[in-house]
Amino acid sequence: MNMPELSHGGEDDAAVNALRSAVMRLSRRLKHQRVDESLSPTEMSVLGTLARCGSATPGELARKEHVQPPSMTRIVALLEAKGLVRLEPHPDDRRQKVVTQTERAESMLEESRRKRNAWLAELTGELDEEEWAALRAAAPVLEKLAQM
Amino acid sequence: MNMPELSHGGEDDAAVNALRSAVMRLSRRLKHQRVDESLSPTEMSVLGTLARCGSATPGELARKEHVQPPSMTRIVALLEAKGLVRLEPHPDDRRQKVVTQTERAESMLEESRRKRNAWLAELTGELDEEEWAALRAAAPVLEKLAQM
DNA sequence: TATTGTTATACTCTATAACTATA
DNA sequence: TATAGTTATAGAGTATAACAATA
Repeated sequence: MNMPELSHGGEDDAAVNALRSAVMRLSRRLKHQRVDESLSPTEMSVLGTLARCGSATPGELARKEHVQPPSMTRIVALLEAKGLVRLEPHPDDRRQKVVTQTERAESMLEESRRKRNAWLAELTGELDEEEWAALRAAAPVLEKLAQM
Repeated sequence: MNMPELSHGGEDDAAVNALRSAVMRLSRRLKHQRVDESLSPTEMSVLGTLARCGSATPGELARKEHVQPPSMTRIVALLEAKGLVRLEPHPDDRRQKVVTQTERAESMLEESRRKRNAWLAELTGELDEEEWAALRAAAPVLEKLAQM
């Protein structure tokens, strides 16, 4: 029996608060762990989206990143200039274009992921076994939350 | 086999990776839950720091927020114009100033905290008991990580 | 001389409005 | 007409360089 849809109980407010503040502060620290200083957060995010989706049109990317179309035009142009994406004509609609990531982008993303994970692993290495187990158990739940 | 004090094991890399990506995505969503659209993330952060530390000089704030001194000059001026901080002369050093938050800032921060918590509580309310227990157990560990 | 904070100025990222080409 | 993308332009936020006042 799990309560309507809202909160779990009164004393859980503290847990929610702790969770929120920890997530915000951790994310700030993670954000500074950039691989390539010349890549903005949105550029990184676009590459991540392309890595998941394979390819997309500028319009789709703008909607996914919650950015206006003209901003995406600029971002895609910068990524193309850096050799990280390729632009091709859309097969069915000559107004659209198709953006695809290059191999260079793939290896760069992989290095980025490695660096950030290494930093986080260094931190988690200083936790005791019980704390680490709690984190491991929570990771999938956090992922679920993030995509809800 | 290397591992001095570092990571826990090979398969834990996946957990670290999941943790990192979940934290980043959750934080992006939390960031959009702003109380006052007229307050930038850094302004919010400065108010948060003042709430914790009581008061600070512009230089201290710049170092804590990882922002250059001229940027903090501007931020503090904006906060003062909005009636959220007060500037006073430093008692011992006439070069420095002391920045303190006003009561208006306190109540605004409280409202902000409430809003974000409500949003997060709505999400966590859809978790089952086991998932929620995992999160509750991990919250203090995440806090510890964030301040390491 | 070194340090704290400020002013002047430029750069980056994003937005809105107006335009072009295609559907 | 409606839609995809672009160009032109403006605004917010931060940085660097040069400067003022105080230590």
